[in-house]
Amino acid sequence: MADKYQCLKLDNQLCFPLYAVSKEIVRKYKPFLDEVNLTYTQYIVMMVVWEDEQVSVKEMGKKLFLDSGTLTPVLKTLEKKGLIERTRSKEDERNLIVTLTPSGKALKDKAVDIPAKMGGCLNISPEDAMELHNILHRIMEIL
Amino acid sequence: MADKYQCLKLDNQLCFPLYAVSKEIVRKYKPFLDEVNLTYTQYIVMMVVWEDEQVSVKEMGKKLFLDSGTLTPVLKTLEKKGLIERTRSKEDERNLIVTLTPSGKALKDKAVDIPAKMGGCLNISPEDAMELHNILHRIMEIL
DNA sequence: TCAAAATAGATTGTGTACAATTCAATTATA
DNA sequence: TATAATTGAATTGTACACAATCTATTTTGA
Repeated sequence: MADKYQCLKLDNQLCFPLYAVSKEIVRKYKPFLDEVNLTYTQYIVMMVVWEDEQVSVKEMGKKLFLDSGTLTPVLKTLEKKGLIERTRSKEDERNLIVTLTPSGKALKDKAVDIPAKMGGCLNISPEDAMELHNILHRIMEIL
Repeated sequence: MADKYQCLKLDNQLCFPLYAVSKEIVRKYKPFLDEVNLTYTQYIVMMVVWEDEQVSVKEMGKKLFLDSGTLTPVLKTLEKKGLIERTRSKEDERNLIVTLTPSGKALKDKAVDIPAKMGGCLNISPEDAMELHNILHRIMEIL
């Protein structure tokens, strides 16, 4: 008879490899992110601002799946670094609008190499990358 | 001509969906983990002890990809909860050995339902699950 | 129209993660 | 064999993550 605790083994979990791989990849990013003086969280926040130029904290939270408890301190740090500006919306004072400073815009050109460098590091086949991407999107739909 | 910043878009990243899905799944675990009064990190630590009964912090770190800076406080918490015991090895005082208490062993029977409950929540096809599992393992090899 | 509900961020408290350093125990080597 | 190098945990400091609460603003509905 099969071990009834089989399901509690790390190897048989789906969540654990996801958790582990995610952390390890973020760790792999570190040397490249160090060059632009950003943490991974700061990096993905900057990616949103690089794409949109004008984002509220609310919108950013939706895109990154992060709440204000996480974003507020990160945004304050990025503001201190001079990469973004935080201003209240004129139309609705409840909304805080994040915009890019010239310095923040300039950083985009330095950051543009990072994805390629990471790709070189990861070295997985394009088929696997595509397949993984699709599966993750499918899971995200469900969640 | 293609946008040279294309690669900096969140949607085109492989790491970000991994990071997001990983976090969201851990969040999905929460209600089930609350029932056994464990956080996700405490849960995977317990999974190692449930499997091995006798583990050093070093071995546990290798299995979970966590260092002593993370494990020490988690193990102390689990000890306070009465689920594990921490004792120095007689042969080599540098090694801290983690063992299961009766209470910790009893918890295993309550935890045995969690993976199935999570599976019901996730609702991805067995093919996707298998494929994801394989790809993640392949990536972990590379890292 | 004005008090109640809703909304957007900020704050607080707890629990990871991880780099870097420290410390004690063990092993290796000059 | 005494000292240097190594090893395994613990500690320290920084930075998330997130639940819960709080606050200020806007919107609603009696």
